[in-house]
Amino acid sequence: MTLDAVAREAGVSPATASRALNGTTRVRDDLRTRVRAAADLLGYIPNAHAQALASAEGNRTVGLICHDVSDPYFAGIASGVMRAAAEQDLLVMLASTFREPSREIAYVSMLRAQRARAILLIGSGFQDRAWERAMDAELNPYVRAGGRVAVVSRHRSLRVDTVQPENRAGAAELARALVALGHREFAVLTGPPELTTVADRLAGFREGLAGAGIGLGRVVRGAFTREGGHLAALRLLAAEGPRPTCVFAVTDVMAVGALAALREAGVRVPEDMSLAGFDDIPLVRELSPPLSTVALPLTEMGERVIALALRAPSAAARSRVVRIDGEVVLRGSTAAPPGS
Amino acid sequence: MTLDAVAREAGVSPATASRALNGTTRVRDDLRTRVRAAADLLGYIPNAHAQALASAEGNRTVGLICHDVSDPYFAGIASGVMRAAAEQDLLVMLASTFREPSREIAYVSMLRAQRARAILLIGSGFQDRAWERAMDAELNPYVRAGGRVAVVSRHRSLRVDTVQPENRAGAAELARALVALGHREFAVLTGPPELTTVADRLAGFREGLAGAGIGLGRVVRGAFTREGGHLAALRLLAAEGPRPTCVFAVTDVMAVGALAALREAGVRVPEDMSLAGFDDIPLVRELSPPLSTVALPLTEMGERVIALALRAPSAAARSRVVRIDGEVVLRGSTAAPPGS
DNA sequence: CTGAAAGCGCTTACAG
DNA sequence: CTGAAAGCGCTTACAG
Repeated sequence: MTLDAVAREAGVSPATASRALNGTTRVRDDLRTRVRAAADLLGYIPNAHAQALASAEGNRTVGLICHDVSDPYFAGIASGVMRAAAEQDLLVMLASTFREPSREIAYVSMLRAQRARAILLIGSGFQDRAWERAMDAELNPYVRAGGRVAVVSRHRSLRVDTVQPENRAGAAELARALVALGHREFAVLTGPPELTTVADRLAGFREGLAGAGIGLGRVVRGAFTREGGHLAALRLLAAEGPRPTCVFAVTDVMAVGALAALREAGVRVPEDMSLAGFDDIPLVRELSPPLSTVALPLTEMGERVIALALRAPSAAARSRVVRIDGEVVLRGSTAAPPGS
Repeated sequence: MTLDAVAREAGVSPATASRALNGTTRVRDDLRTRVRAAADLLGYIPNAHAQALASAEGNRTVGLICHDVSDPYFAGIASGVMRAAAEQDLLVMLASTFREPSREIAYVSMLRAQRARAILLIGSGFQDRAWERAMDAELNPYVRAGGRVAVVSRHRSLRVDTVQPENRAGAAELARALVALGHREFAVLTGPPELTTVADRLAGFREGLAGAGIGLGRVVRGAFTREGGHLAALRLLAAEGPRPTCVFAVTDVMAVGALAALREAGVRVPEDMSLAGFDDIPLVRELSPPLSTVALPLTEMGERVIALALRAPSAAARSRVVRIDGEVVLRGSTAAPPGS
């Protein structure tokens, strides 16, 4: 079914049929009605590709690139993006990079080919010069050609609109709250240091402790996954020397793994050791004990980032930054240190 | 950057440039090299819309419609789809219907407009004549026009390729395992009865119990969400009469809510009451106690459904069905009934 | 193997 | 308000 067929059926020109269907220009009422009826009758569905090609408007798709949809953190943000997109009749093309930088760049390229109206990059970037250069090389021409880009949790790359969780401040505040609980001996379970999010949270936590004259303690690195947290916690327990009374995992996903590891090792949380995460993904409330964490409004962040991208570019070519405060929420997984 | 510009730069015709870039036809080596170089130089990215319009091949996008990406069940399946799609350089357009039937139909229509190569429908359909008719009206022309459709957990609608979890058999087997544990008094927390998945699991569970001469017990209906399970469990506890010794929630997501409700009410699981779910979403392993359930290979199901859609249509116009067995896995949330 | 030309299905100045 | 025509950026028979 093409527009031409509809036009013929309605006895008008294709131009009129187009205008009647899109409501762009005034069309005589009876013609409009006839065209609509013809379209219905024929089950006409406009070819979005032809529309995108012919019109200046661009098409109604938005690209969303994240590391992994099955990670609750990204799922939460993606959900916010989808909700907002649905309200504006936008279709979302979702790509999972599975944490491969090269795949991320490939996706941006595909999204450019699709002439996506906007590209959303979710999740910490890689602090890697080569990658940054390649990414800029993709994004810059896209933006110059009128594409819109917005990111979550990603600084330095490009000057694009950004939703930036206050990772540093949040981690610092968490540290202070933990110190207030009485802890003095800490350890941190961290992810790949080249991720800016990791660096920020680590720095913030260090900063918060430093305010009380306390050092960071042992830092164990693991993958940015449940398994990574599990393994890191095991390594921590296996280490020589006195055990910390409190462990901070830089993401809830890692904290979940850590909690399991502690349980397996017979370490009671919080009696023997306190544990806290970051993000407040929904599942941490279901754990026993429920996890203390720094809560981020994930769905809202998704809504914000797409809003940012879709809003007219700021007059000044400066990029906008929406800062998102994390809220420390202490739950059952943290308590005063043993013997206090 | 258009193909024409590349062709000019390389000093060949657009036709040759196209062929050189796509490798469809033999092109003299030196020309191919020149075209490639020109494309690189200019940062050429083909316009996917123009390609889709001009070529018979159709475009490289696949539509995936689910109820809610932030639900771990769908996230798991979606993840499998994305992984498989990535391997074939396909882009996935993901839509969340947020459980609104009309939105689902609207999305199919948008996906048709995009001329998506395939449309994947994930999750139980609605047993609603009007909706089914409308859906068929969208899908039929799409399929006739060469579109491919495959679904997960959805029978009756259309004759399309299907990945069908053995809900009924799985629930029945779970019932038997629970009976073997010693339970005689059951209750079920169920979702909207118009969802086929609910009906099947309920029927299977009933069937399994019937084999031991046991009745289904109280059936409490709730929304298909964590909150729905929470509320349903509360309602169950508030009900008159003797309490069941074992509760089956038709999905893990509901079971998670139920577990929280039981905990809040001071009902110990499994000492006072056993609890089991269905699906084996990743988080249930993290709970204390970890949830007994019927495990479904979610990621694999995602891979299967896209494979089904992409495979050449079966010669016989019959639709193919891939049956997925659920595996009963008993974990800490189920035990012998109290006083046994 | 290569190029000129038609065509994919729409939109949108440009006349009228 | 309406229509004829050009054009969006590609692909692909059709000749050569």
